Amino acid sequence: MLVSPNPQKTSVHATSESVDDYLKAILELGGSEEALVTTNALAERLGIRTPSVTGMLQKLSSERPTLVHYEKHRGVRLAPAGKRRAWELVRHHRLLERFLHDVLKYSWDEVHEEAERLEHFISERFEDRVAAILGDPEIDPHGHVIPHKYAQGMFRNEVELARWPLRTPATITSVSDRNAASLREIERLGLKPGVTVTIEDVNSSGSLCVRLPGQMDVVRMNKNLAGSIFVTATP
Amino acid sequence: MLVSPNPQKTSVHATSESVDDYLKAILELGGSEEALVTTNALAERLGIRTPSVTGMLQKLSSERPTLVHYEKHRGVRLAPAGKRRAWELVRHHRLLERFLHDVLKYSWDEVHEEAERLEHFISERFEDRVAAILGDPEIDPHGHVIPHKYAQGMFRNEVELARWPLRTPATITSVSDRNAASLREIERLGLKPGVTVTIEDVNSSGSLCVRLPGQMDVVRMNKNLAGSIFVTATP
DNA sequence: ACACTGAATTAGGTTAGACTAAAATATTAT
DNA sequence: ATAATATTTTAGTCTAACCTAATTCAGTGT
Ligand SMILES: [Mn+2]
Ligand SMILES: [Mn+2]
Ligand SMILES: [Mn+2]
Ligand SMILES: [Mn+2]
Repeated sequence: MLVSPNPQKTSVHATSESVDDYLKAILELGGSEEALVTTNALAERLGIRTPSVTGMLQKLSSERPTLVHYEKHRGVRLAPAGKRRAWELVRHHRLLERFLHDVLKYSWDEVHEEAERLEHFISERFEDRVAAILGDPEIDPHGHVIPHKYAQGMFRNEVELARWPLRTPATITSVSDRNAASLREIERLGLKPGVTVTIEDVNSSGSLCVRLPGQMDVVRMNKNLAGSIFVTATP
Repeated sequence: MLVSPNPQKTSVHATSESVDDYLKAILELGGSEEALVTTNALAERLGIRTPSVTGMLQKLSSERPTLVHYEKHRGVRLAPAGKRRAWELVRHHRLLERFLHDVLKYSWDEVHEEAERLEHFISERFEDRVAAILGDPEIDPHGHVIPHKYAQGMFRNEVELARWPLRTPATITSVSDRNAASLREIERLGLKPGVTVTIEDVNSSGSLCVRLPGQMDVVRMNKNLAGSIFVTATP
């Protein structure tokens, strides 16, 4: 008996974990302007070598219907099918983070790694049920917007705290989830999304003095940490 | 910068999804006596060809520390490390089924497929937190015993309803989770684990007439369905 | 003891996705 | 405009896990 693959399953998830990772990286590196993403940037982000990236982009861009548009020596951007899958993965990731945090009591520095793995493997049903028991949450534990189902997500207008002007109040919109140690440090300093901060001073090596509302003393943080905190103008 | 793999992660989950599937199949086909499992039986169960099985068994049995003991032309059985991983997968699977059913409101014919996929990818933390919010459940939705963490599981003393003697009350201990359509039929007939049944009659083609307590009429089921219901003597 | 048959293994091939080393191309600096 | 440098691609390998076709082996019946 030949086992014929479930066509539903195949159509829902025709992409491998590896292809998924490329698509999500292209989405995130391309940003809101959907800029061409370079081979180098992808290799760096994915932790693999550039020839592997070139090979994958050639393969992906030669398949029909194609997931990406690739221009040799120039870069790659998502085609419609690739963009759909990438945003779906972002939704899976952020819903999973919310779920792991709220239901399974993970701390906010623990959720990313698990979500990064599971986002590839959950079914549509799992996604829908998790969204339902959470009451269709809008925001993940790090302040990132959870895109709606089947919808293209949006990039928030936010900028690294490291590039915010001095003495101008800013509200934290999100923090990068990619480094657990940074997250623990950020939490220790009381810098959750929603908190308003003012940069008092930047010293020569780039480290910041930041004032929080209703706090006596300012907090100090290095450039690196200030690069993983994102803010907008306080309304 | 070379990315060195997280040693914890590696030691916890050094097995691929494919190897996982072999280990679980060897566990289940070997049964409580840990009988040698044949190449054919594995190929059949896993839906792959026999030469692929031979190749995998040769590879697995030549690695140190070995997951399986393989005797050419005779069969394969689990080595200690393989048995540990296989029981861990069984625990993951059954906990996930319980979780999907109780928390995410999956029906009992929907849980198996999702658990079969996710069992390979959840972390120890996920396993522990799910067990905690469920209150360390003992039994999965199909009546299977959930093994304790790090513990070797047990095979229950149960037998297919299809081989139970006539007119002797039997209590359903579990039902096979591998066929969703059968599960829906079993549910329709009111045959949950815990229910006591008596076989009134077996007709020539092997189909059964089964009486349930406190029910007027008997239910009819074919041989196939009676082979996916497991029972023990009613105390 | 020997032929038959079914099960298992060997031999050789494919695909996905990674790697290194070398070559080609693009960008930047003189 | 040309040379130096950085980026990208090509060429050739490797491993995991599957496949088909051909061969070998083990158990059975005469
Ligand atoms: Mn989805
Ligand atoms: Mn996040
Ligand atoms: Mn585990
Ligand atoms: Mn089950």
